[in-house]
Amino acid sequence: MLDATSSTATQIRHGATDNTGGQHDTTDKAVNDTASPTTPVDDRTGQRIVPETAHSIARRPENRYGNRPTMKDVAARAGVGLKTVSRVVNGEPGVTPDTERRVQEAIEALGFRRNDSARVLRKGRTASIGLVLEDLADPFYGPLSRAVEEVSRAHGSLLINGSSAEDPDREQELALALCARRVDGLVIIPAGDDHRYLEPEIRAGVATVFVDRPAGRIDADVVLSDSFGGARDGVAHLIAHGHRRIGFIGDMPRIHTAAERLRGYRAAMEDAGIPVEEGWMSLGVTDPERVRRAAEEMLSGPAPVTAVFAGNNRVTVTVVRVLAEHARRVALVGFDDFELADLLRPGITVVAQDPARLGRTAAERLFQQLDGSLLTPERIELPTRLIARGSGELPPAD
Amino acid sequence: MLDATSSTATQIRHGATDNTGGQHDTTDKAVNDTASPTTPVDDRTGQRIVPETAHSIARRPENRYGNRPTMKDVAARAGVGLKTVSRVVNGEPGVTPDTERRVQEAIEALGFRRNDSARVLRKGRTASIGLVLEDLADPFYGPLSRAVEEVSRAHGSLLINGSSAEDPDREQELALALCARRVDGLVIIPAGDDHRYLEPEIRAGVATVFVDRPAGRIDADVVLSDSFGGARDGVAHLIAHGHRRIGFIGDMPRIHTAAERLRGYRAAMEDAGIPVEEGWMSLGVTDPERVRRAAEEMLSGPAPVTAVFAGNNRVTVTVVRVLAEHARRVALVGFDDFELADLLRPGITVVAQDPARLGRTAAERLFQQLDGSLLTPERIELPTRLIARGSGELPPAD
DNA sequence: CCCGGCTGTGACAACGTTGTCCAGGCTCTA
DNA sequence: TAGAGCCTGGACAACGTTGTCACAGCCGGG
Repeated sequence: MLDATSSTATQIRHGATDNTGGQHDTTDKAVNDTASPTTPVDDRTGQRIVPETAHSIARRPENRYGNRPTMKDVAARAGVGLKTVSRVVNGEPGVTPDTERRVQEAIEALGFRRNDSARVLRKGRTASIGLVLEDLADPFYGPLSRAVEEVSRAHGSLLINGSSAEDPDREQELALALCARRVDGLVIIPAGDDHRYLEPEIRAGVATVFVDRPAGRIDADVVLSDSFGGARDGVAHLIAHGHRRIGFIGDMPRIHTAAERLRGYRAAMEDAGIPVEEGWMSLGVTDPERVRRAAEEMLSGPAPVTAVFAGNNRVTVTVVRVLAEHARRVALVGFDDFELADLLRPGITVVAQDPARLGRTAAERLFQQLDGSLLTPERIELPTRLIARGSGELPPAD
Repeated sequence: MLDATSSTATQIRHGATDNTGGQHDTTDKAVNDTASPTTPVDDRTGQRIVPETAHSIARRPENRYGNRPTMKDVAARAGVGLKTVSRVVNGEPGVTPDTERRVQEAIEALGFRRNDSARVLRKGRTASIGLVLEDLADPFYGPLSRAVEEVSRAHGSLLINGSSAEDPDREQELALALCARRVDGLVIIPAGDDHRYLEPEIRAGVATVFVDRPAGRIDADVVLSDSFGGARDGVAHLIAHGHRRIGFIGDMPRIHTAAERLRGYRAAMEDAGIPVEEGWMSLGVTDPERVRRAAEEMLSGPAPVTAVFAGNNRVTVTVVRVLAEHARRVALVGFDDFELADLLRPGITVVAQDPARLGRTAAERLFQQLDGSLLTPERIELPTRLIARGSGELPPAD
């Protein structure tokens, strides 16, 4: 089976130009080549005698990448003008049905496809937007990017995306590469905290929306979840169930969302009049191993915490693992929902964001910018939702 | 609870400063316009830049369609030739340090960024590849697309991607749109089963690799998981633990992977000499509700199944939910691993694919095609791995 | 009969970049 | 000091498309 498919490969790849289309192509090219009388052609006339330049070799059909028919080729084959082909391809009015048919046939026969690079160059707009996120594989960003893609698609745009891996330099590199591609707009989940590098781009008309975390040192549209309020509610939920010694495990406070969630934790504790002890908080841990150590630490000692608030889904999952091995029952509320949270025993109580809505809102805002219907940058905060599933309702076990 | 936050998004207007709007916008432009065509340099430098946000500048009508400095502008400002700027921008040799410095300063001052559309048009290669997948939000495709992105990045390419939503027409539309953008290559997770529409593109030099499912009716590189073998092993695992009445719930058999897994199921049963009853198989169900009904059906009746083999991760998750509500303990093996499968009680035994490796392999093969180092299309099958976690080792409960 | 407008078509110039090739100015050697 | 050769810089033509404009033919109304 494998051999059979392999053997036909070369025929399909390279063989097809020999008999049918090949003659036509070369004839057309020859006509085209000699048909520019305006230039004072010394090298042109000598072309047959002079040894090949790199250029002429590069122009040989078999060596040229993208040796594709152009509108000129289609026009020649259909016996019409270049612009008429353009009109047909773009569905512009003012072409006789008969002419249109001839052009369509030529397009079909040559396998022509419009070169959008050239089109972009001419028209200015690329009908594509860029998405810079942290990690394509993070389940939180899946729905978010899909939402962006859907809105994008609805506006006839393609989506180019890349991951910054939480590295500010890489974020910048990516964003600027996208700008060089002349994307119409950018949706960015920031890794860094200084985005002044985007100022020339924004000034040049690149629509820009930041999601999940705010932009740094520039004025721009931002779409966020209410991290502060969500965390405060989640911690208050634990307090309402009788907990007083509550731990907090979160990401580096230089990340805005992490800082906000920490602030929410502190606010809830303060509202309840509970002084926070230093050992209850673990900041800046991300990798599972360190989260594990941090959790075990605050669960041991003379006055261990009876509940944990986890700052994001990765932390939550690790804490769930630690608690599963733990004798005493410890309450848990996590920020971010995750699949199967309801299937665990107990189900995991979470403060849920709506990543799809984040993405949708950001993308819609982007296209509003492009419409010109948006005048002032705004900061939009989407609400979070507390989903009680059991783990957050466990009473304190002293 | 949470009514206040959950009803609407909180919108906070961010400090967008001046309202000195549009009047002198147009005046500035008028000056600029009349002076620029012949000698564009000095008035640019002399122009006073009033403190304004990047946004208010971008909103000016003449900037709306992205008017940006070009190499020509940079050249004029630096007092050098066009090509010299090009050399500096591309790091080509043959420019005096002093000249280079002048050019760099001009670039900085004007906020110039090379227009890659024009570059692409000229050079032929776009340094971007397209990824057509089924659903960006599906956790299975997260690691896959990240792997593709990483390889792509290592080769200096950007990744453009879109979701086909399992719709062949949309797949085709997307793939061809990407070709019109002149991506250098395509990684496709096929939704349809006829890809002859890609023949002109492949012939024109677009590298193409299919992942997860084979290409239809064309000869192309394919990277797959060993669905047949994996399913056979998984079902054999259940048989080895004493099961004979084993159910199978999978996707539509028109999807290649689904058909292969069904075939694996049948093979394992046949190897064990167990005749398969019609009611044990449920094909073509995807949405949770129908999976649920199918599962409940085969778990009821006079001779219910004692074990279920689930054809993909979405099915597995739904079956887990059904079994959780079920009195009798039913064994389960699922195709595809998923996060937290180990945390459930019992842990879910799965036949794991390696989506990241699928993506990486496909992307590497793509760039090999682009190097010219690949001549013949191949079909690569990656092995699966059975991970026993408990649910697949439950004995039959009759 | 002419005139003005309308319709279908095509020639041509941009869009911003890079490859090619040539022109000066320089250094180095005889 | 002149010729050869190198280094730097710039003019120009592509790349494939679309916007502008002009032109030819045709119509109906005066």
